[in-house]
Amino acid sequence: MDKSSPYSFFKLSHQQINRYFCCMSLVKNIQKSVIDTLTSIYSSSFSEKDFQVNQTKDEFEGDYTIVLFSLVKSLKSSPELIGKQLGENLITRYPDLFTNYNIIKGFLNLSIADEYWNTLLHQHHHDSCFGKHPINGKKVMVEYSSPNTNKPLHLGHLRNNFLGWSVAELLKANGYEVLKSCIVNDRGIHICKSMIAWQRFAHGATPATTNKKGDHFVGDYYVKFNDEYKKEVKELVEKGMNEAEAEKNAPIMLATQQMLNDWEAGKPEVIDLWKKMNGWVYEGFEVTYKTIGSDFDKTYYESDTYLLGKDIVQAGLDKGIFFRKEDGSVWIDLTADGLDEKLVLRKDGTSVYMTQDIGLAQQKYDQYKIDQSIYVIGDEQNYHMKVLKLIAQKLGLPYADDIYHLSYGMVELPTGKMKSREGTVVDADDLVAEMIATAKQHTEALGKVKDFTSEELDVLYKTIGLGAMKFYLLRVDPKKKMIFNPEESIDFHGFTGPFIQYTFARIKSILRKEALTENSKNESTLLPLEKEVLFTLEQFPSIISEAAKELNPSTLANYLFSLAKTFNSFYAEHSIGNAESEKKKQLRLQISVMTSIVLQSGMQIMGISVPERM
RNA sequence: GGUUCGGUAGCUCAGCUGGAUAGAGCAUCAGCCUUCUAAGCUGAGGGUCAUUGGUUCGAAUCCAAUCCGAAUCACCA
Repeated sequence: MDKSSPYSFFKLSHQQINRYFCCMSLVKNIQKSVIDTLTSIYSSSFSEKDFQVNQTKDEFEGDYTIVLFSLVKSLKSSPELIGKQLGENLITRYPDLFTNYNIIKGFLNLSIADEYWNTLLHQHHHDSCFGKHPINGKKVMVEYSSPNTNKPLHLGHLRNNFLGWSVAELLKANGYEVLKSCIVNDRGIHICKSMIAWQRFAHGATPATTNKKGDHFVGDYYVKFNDEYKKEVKELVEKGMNEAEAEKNAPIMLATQQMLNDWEAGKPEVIDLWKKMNGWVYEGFEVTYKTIGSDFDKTYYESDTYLLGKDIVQAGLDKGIFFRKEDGSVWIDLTADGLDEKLVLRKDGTSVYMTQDIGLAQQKYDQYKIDQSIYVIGDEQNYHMKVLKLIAQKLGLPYADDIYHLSYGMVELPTGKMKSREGTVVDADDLVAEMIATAKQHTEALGKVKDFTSEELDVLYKTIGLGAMKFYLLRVDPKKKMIFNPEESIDFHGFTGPFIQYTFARIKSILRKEALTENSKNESTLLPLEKEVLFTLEQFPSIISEAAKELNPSTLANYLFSLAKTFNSFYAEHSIGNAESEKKKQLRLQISVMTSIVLQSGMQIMGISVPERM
């Protein structure tokens, strides 16, 4: 796997840094004031690396904590003394930021002034751009989805699609121009397999005549091929052939190989069949993509790109980076880098996967002059992507360092990997349909939306069902493999999409009844739960940039859950409509509005919409 | 065998650039709807953070070794 950090493309220009300071996060503010204060007390220079700023634990008083131990050595003083001097000075120097401090062991706990929270709320409660960062002029391509045109999408594709889409949105929110791309694997021996099977067994059937979704229709013939192939191999083995020979010489396999040759030679009837069957698959994919909300700015087809990269190989040969073996095949020796020798051109001169990928990377760069190229591909291809980047670097290609493999773990079943041969693949369309049906069932049982039209209900079921599914797949760290148990349906309670959607709908319900009339700054003394919501809201911009830096939507999912949970506690404890005073009511309405905006924009980045009512 | 990734509550996962008594959700148990949506809220039980050693004021987090699991090392893509 590519271990280099995606951080490199987060370098900010001078101007952007200035803009950034205008809306500096609270933690950054605290760091800066501590640095300035330490510098003036001890007259030497400090940086944010000299101490840690943590959230204060619940059992202590305060909001943020400075860990003092790391300062003890260099200042040759006790933590208590440093804490006292620092705390005293911070309060006198920044009365708008800090109101109180206490020291327990080596921890300086600071209380943030209500003034700070009131200002935050005043400035941002209606700010639909809160959390978004200014345009930075960088262009990123995110390649994701990459389906094969011989079978329908499955659960693994869903994780890929949601991840890719969400990462693109995260980058946009951080000021990048993003191009979403998709490479369709539309040619090759596996495609010919379904073609052969259709030719032999379909008797002219089509998706239309069988009333089947095109991708599933074609996928069935892919399965049919494998059944037939197995049967033929078994027969040959029974006739005394050894297994390896039988696998090579099964008539249906020979026919398939012949078909691939014909395809490459451009034989018209093969090309026509290929176009027809791929067309069916694309029709099916389009339905699925539309439902799950995947879209692309640029689609590449392997049938167009599979010949690319040969000129780059030739250039590499000329430079002596590649070498030719006696049989004519071309290789690169990566043993010095701890890897193996890698083939880049077959002995017959045709290109391999690696060659095509280099060619495609070049094409992307030539076409769009992108600053960063992110590949959302499963971790089974870590080695391939590592080699790809290394080869590009050795060739000195300008985009080499900007290749980043966003490697994600497989989705496994409790019984292990999904295997198409054993029929344990969770089909994407089936799962989506099931989720929507479950959403319907839950909603009907609760009986809250009886006045909805049937169109509105359909939209709502889709919103909730897809919301649950997307959240479920995005809430886990992408790098890690995850386990999906199809026996237990995806939950609608707790750490889930519907929980957050529900929180949003509740807020909207209040806002339909109670008007936010006052937009002036509220000078209230804040109750603990009011402050806790504001405390969480304040972190949203930092979370957005952190999630983008790590290319990790699960950071956002965790944040949104904790925000919703905090708001729900606040909601259960304090009445908004019947607040103690008009001032409190307006304050709480502002908090509610801001929470709803943050929930909505955060969920939007995850590709999940939030309903006004549910 | 080489390389890479992972092992935290019964289950699914956070926390991992070292900081206070390791957190959520689900499941289990006990409470809360005649006032804003109970898809909610409050509380309880549940842990030798795989094991062993090291680094230090302090380790789930860093280092080393071991055990277990996974991926990969194709003239497939």
